[in-house]
Amino acid sequence: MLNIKEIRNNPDFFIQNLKKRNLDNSEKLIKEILDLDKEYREFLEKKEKLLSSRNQISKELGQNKNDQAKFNELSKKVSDIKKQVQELDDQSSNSFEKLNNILMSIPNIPDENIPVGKDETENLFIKDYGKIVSKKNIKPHDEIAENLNIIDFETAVKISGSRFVILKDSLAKLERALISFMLDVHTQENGYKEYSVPVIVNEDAMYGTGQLPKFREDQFQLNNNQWLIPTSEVSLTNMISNSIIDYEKLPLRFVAATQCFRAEAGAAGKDTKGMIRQHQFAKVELVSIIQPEFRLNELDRMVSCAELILQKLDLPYRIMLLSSGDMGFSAEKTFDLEVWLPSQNKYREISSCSSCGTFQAARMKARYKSVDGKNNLVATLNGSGLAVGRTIVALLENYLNEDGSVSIPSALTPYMNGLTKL
RNA sequence: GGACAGGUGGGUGAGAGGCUGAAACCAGCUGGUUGCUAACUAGCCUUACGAGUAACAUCGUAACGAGGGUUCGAAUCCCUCCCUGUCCGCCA
Repeated sequence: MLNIKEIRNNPDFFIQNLKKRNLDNSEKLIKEILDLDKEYREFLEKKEKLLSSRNQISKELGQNKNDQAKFNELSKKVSDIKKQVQELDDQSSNSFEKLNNILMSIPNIPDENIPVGKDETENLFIKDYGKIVSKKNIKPHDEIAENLNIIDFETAVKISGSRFVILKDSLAKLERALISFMLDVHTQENGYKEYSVPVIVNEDAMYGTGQLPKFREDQFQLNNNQWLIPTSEVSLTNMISNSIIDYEKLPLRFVAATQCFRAEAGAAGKDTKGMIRQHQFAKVELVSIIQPEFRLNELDRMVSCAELILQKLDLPYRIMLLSSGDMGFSAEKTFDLEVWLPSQNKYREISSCSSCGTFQAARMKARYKSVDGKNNLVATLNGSGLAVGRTIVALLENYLNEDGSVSIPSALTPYMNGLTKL
């Protein structure tokens, strides 16, 4: 959530920066915010003054219990105040609610050093890694796995619906191996602490990381007010909501592997074949909580932690710095890691690492105690390390042998019970 | 799921309509004294928002699990919900 005080002090900054995020009506939006804010504070101030006098009179009343005439007079006074307070209270909370709804629906301000652009075509190439070898037999991953009889889309459709998949035998094992492998690398080499977290969260958590209120239709909602997480970023980051962390405890680095759930509304016709875009998929997620001044270094660090997985798996990839128009709602700066998919002859996103600055922390009231004893908002970062489903896709296609089998990269063999091929 | 008991500051824990933003103790912080690795002592020690300030200070309002209600006045009384504990049932 953007800081209302900062908007008050420098509205133009926000107008210009929101334009970078394709919010063309930002002047109107900021004006509306400032008006509501002013209105709210006026109501609030009036109300509090009245409450103050009410409190004082109430005190006097207690001292004048025995003086009937005075008691009645003062009682009447307070009753009058009460009515006015009621009205002002309605007005102020009405303004506040409107203000808050708008603020909660506005995306984060992009970092000043990222490319300004409309969409993904203006993302900036940072680097690539690994050789793309031209191969004779190139097949899409779903065909490869079907030929090996280790994947079953039809049965998944029967029991669940479209965009679900069943992995079988060695491929199911591969998923499990990948999860263990990634968790081991992040906990043993990258300094993250492993968690096993709920995949069902309450509405506050979904607001905290920014899935709500704007992206309701992308989520799976359970009855009550509970939601299936679209990423374990939600569970991990919200662990620190409404808390004040000691300075010396920072940074916190969390990693978790969970199933993730996405409604994929609005993705009709996109990646309908195969397991690139599913309603449910496994993902290993990295989250860092850190003092804001160190957040961009931490982002670079996080990217290299994700890269390490790809390097150990020896998969060709490239890194893109997202343009302002292509970033997620909560992000101020995002690097995408894209893995090479031979069948599509292009790179596809396999990890997205973002700094959210204090944007999420403001929503979830996550603070740290600074050296001089002040409570400041923390910065939050998250990144995939990696999306397991898409890693499977990449392995199937990049490790396909001429006989139709698929080799297992050596980094994974310790996790595959001696199996070296699918 | 049922019955009972609870939910108060960093922790323990009092308070049972106005004297309580909250006793006492512990921890922590700042100083004083003695000296030696501890004792004594004075003070400070929740948060959010608003006003105010160059920044402090200061002032106001609110918060005792959450949300409503009763009352001139609620941590305290009433209702709903959430959570924790214990016992029972069910269950991986």
